[in-house]
Amino acid sequence: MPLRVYDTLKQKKTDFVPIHPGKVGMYVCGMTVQDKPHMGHMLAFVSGDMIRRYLMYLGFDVVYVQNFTDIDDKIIDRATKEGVDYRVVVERNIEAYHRIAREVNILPATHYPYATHHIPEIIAMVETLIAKGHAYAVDGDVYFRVRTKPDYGKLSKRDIDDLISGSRVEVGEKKEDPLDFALWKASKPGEPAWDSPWGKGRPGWHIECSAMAVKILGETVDFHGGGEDLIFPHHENELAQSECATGKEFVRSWMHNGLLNLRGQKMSKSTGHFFAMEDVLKEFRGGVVRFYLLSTHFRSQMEFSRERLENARAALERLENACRSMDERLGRLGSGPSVSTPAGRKLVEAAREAKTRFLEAMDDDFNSAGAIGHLFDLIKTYNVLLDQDEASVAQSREGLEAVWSALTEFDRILGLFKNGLPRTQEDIPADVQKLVADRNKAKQEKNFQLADEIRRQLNDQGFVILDTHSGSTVRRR
RNA sequence: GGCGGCAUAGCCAAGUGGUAAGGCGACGGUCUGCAAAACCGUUACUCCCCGGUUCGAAUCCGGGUGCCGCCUCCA
Repeated sequence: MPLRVYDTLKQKKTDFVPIHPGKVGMYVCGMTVQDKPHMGHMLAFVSGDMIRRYLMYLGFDVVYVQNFTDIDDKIIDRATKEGVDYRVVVERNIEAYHRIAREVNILPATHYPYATHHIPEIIAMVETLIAKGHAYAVDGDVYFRVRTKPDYGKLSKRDIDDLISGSRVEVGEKKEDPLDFALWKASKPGEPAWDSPWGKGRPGWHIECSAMAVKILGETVDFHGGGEDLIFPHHENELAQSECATGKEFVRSWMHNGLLNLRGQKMSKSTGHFFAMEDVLKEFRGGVVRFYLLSTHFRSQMEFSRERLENARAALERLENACRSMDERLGRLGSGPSVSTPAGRKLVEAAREAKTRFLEAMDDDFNSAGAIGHLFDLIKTYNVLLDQDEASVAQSREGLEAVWSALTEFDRILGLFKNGLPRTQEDIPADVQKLVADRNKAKQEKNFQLADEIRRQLNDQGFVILDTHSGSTVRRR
């Protein structure tokens, strides 16, 4: 089955055909780094990462670009307020982004272009647009002449004449038409500025993405993604500029994720209505956050709440427990010959089936939520077989390995675990192991008071006791 | 007002024509010195409402109702 991808512009799913066979160019709009990353950003970046991982899984050579817009009015405002250079604000937030991205296991992008590092490319594109009559300079500003792009509005499905009533002209702007938007803005004294043919200034908001995408990925890119709130005006303008500058189709498939709501309202930096990622991560591991974000289709709008993260944590633990259970049994089997057992054969079949369904779901517009459902089908089959005939499962290395390897593949795509599937062999400190041994002894001697005391002690150190037939083991909480 | 989207069990959530995945929770059970954990089982005769198309619809069409997003800060 071919990979089907929904495109915001065409408003339908189509079979994915790469521009260059075997290769995919993907551009995801990153942050304007005026503030710290929040959960809403993570929805966009984790979705993009999952998509990228799947494309890689399918064997594509993926060039993944995620920009940092490191100059704009809000950044300047923030720096002024703090009395620091704008770069201080920028670097702090970029560093925070990378720290959090590692925590939620987002693969590093192939390129992280910064707007301020591409001023020559931006100026060149603006000059091209002026030369072609799509843009004009006025008193150090340069504006894009929207009326010269007949299909302007095609991405956001807006009618150019309806937009006029809603458009604004800021004081001091000298646009020919209220719809026109800035490609280059003259700077005021004291503001960060770059030399240009139009005098000192800085790039307008949308142009950096056009210039950097074209430079790194070429005039037409396979995928361009970001939050739904970027469709208008950001992506609409990006599209207009790029296509006018190059004369080529800019993007094959636009992919927009639904927005993350908090108490029914969109999370947003400007309103302060958001959960900062660093706070969320104090309470929930990156894997939990990731599981939560991937358990709904990325185009759907999602609601954020502690309860939902707790739900995700419980679900993820179910998966982790099954992994540990398999790992333990595989460990006991050692490297002896595999015995073919009824349960083992069922596991092999179940793993094959789960893999087929998992990939089908992923092929259908990267439906990670559906795929996760099929993953849990496999977990359930494993647990049921274990419950029905433990010996038959435990003797079948073939069956255990089939399931293990299917889960490993799934996680290459989902990226839930930074260090591979959870295993039983954890590094338990010697003093903790000693306490476990002491407690086992106490239990044997029916000294339950001491046993309970040790359990409390271990709990305080962050370990939970797992009592089984074959003695007690311990695990990090 | 214009445009886009959504409505599936207590909660979350897949499913776009063939008779309701999965997760959480709850309840019952297994195990256990107790507990925790873990595991098993049960948990939507039905998919917001009303019509229509069809042998057959959660899925398609028409009309309602409700909710959300965008309409130049935003992932």
